[in-house]
Amino acid sequence: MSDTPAIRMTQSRKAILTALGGTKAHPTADEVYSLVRVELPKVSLGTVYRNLDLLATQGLIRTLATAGEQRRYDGTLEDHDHIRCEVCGRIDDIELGNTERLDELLVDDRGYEVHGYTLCFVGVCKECAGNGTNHEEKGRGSK
Amino acid sequence: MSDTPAIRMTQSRKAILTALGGTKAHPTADEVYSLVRVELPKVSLGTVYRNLDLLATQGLIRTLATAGEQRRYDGTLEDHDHIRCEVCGRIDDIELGNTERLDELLVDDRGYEVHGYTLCFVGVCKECAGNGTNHEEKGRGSK
DNA sequence: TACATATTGGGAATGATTCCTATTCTCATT
DNA sequence: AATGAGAATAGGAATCATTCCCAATATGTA
Repeated sequence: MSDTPAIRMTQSRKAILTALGGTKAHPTADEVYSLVRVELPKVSLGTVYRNLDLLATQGLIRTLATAGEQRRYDGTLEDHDHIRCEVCGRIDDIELGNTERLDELLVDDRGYEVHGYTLCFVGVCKECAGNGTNHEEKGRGSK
Repeated sequence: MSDTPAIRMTQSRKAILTALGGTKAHPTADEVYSLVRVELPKVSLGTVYRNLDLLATQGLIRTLATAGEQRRYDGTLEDHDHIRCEVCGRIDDIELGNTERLDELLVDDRGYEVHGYTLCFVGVCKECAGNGTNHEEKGRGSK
């Protein structure tokens, strides 16, 4: 139950992996759907959701837990953190100078079995900062 | 346009603040709705949503961006971080030993105007660890 | 090639959240 | 305390993202 059960590499799964691999953005399911439809015009949105879920479970892609409104996916498996624009919702990769383990900062783990952490900076991206008050994302607080 | 416009302190707003202040949990909107209905049986869910949003905008409560499936709210304003159970979705407060500013670790801010960050540990809470494989939350990856 | 079964398309169903509007409540001012 | 103007509310419909269902199809294996 713990080794990878070798999933079938169907056309839609290949196309989804290709789409995610070919972008530096962190697309939502419907953005992936659009990308995949260029190659596979008759793919269904349900299939995209189903496979994004499956591929994430298999560890081939990542689901971003800090997505805000809508779920976003990441084709990059290397450890890295993100920054999210409070205005338009886009997510970019960031680099941290110091790779110390944040896990070790935990004083009281509340009895949890700790698996990892999510670190996401929030701010306003260059485009939105230029546009003044063009609020597309609803005003949900950060931390 | 930048000072606080002094919102009306209506019954529902008072009740929502009281409910959030009286719990150490980080309730979802419908949990707040249940709590508020004890005092105000005829309050509507829409009102609860509207006011949770408003109170967050006013800075009187916090919205948790890392909530996972469903939005959660936090009545505590002091700076602190969270840990989320991957199985049941509950969120607890945690303490970090070292209060250094993570912001300073940012090497490349991708042109963002950085406002802050969200740090949320993920793991399995004591109850769920005891229950074995009782998965209530869908398997969304962490980082 | 043929089979057993995993996967798919398409559309309905669900769940959370937002929107709409006639009615009601707040509060600053009398 | 009464008034009035505008803010807020209840209730339910609408929206949006996501999941579910199932007959038809594609996949990997023998």
